[in-house]
Amino acid sequence: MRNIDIDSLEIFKAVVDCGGVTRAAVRLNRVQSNITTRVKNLEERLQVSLFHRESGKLVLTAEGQKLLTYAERLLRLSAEAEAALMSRLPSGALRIGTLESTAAARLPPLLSSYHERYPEVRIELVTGDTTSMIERVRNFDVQAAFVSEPFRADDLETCLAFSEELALIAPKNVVSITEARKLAQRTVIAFATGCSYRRILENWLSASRIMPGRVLELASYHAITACVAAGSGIGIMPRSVLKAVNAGGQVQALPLSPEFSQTRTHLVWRVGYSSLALEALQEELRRFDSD
Amino acid sequence: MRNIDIDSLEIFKAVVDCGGVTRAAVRLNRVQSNITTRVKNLEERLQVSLFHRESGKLVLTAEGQKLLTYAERLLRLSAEAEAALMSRLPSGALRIGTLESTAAARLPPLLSSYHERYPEVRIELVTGDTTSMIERVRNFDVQAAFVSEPFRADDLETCLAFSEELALIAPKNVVSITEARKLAQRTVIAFATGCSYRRILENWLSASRIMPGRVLELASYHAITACVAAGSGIGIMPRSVLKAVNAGGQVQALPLSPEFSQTRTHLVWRVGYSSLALEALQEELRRFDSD
DNA sequence: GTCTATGTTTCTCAATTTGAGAACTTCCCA
DNA sequence: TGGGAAGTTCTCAAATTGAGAAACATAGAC
Repeated sequence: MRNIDIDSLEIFKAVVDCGGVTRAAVRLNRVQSNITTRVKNLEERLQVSLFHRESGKLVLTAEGQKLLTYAERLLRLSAEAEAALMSRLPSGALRIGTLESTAAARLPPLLSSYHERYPEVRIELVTGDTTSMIERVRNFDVQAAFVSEPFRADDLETCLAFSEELALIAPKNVVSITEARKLAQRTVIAFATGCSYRRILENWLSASRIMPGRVLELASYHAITACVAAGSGIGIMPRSVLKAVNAGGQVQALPLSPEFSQTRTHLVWRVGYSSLALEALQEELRRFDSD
Repeated sequence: MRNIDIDSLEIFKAVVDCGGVTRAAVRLNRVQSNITTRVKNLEERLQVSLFHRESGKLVLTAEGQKLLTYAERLLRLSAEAEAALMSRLPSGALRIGTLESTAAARLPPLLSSYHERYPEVRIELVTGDTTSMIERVRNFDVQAAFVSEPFRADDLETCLAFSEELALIAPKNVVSITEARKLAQRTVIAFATGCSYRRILENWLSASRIMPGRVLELASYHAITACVAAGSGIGIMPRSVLKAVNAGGQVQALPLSPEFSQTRTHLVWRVGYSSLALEALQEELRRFDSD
């Protein structure tokens, strides 16, 4: 026993509270001798006397008083720790990865409702693309992540979170897909390489036999809309994001054929890795789904 | 072990910090097997898994993360408790009894200097008369008390704190002791019966063969001066208090013969009952004495 | 005074917990 | 395919803990 042990403190406190070894023993379901001994050991351990022993009475010393306040704090804290860990209610930190798009368009209402239900959970968001998120899940850097099809994650568990409809984003003055194709030959504006949407955009381009002149990599949907609005090129994004970033007035959305436009966002996590907070998040997703 | 024990938490934290059982063992001067076992026991105890065990690596689970923050707080707190108790520096609460007069005239500079030197000590003052203070010391209600001669306290340790010169307090218009004696036949204004100064005053009255008409018992020196100033009777108080309550303009002090006027204030405490904070107070008294 | 009720402390012994060391297992990497 | 690094399991000895009996102390009651 290198550190003070909490049991000793509990015994000590019981003696103080009950004003005696015997009653403390009753309260703690221990034997008197045990109480006496533990208190003496504690005194020896700390090299102070905690009680004045006079005429069969135990009265706290100044040192004892000092220890008592610590003992109470430690007991409270340890009880709290134990309760937090053993309780079947979510608490602690929930660190999840997410795509920019999901964070922008989908998470606000979800997380707000989640927070209301489980205020004990502190949520941390990490944004990034699908590929890097899957890596982070594997590395235990995040407990789960929202990622978008297509992705490979045979070793992870997944559940469907949201269905998205992707649209081409083009400057206002572009009126047809044909015209958009032409623009794409000049510049494509997209997230970094790991982004699923960008991969879809590239698939569409290649199906249309277009080789983009250059790719402008940006890090936020606001930046992308701004560049597209400025006529720099075309981009791709879910309609839900387009709505969320309020970009309808600046750019226009051109429909893609369903084979390209339909994509789904999943929540993924390590097999067997589940925490109460995470389970609650899945539950919350189902709740939103059924609405 | 009914409560979580801090050693287990220390081991747990070391494993997290060092990222492995082996290094944790080195850090704590324990054997690896011990670390492994304690962590497993802890997990069993709390009925959660704290680490993901995969390919010889230990990675914190969400529950583990939750425990970690508690573990850190508990370790800090217990270390602080131990340090506070074992340190040779005064800290905690120092509860001392004092006479009104001492509190008014002597303690302010003493305690202010004490506080500056030992900011960790929280001082609590209880005021009352000599008799009740001695009782409180005996009952461990206060750790020590300032009391005034004469008092009986064979079972207590004492040290001289202050020397006081008592003076009769009379209304401004009373010019001689004789006149004061006359006034005393009407009314004597004093603290409650336990007060040493009152006893001295009574001794003086009885030596002067005066039987006071009535005794007006008040609880503060300000009240006493006010009554005396109003001509209600005479009182007694140390000159130091007279100065401290700034009563010079309202009443006048008449000298008593030395056998009555000289009295001393002592600090008393239970034999063998000494705390660092109390020792420091005695030290502080000596320091003031030699100034 | 002596007795009794109520406490605390001491002592001994058995049960439990802890720690060391060696053997065993895994996985990674050259 | 054979080390090396890391974690786990096993066994045994040592330390700690808890129960119970007995000794010891004190304050009232008679």
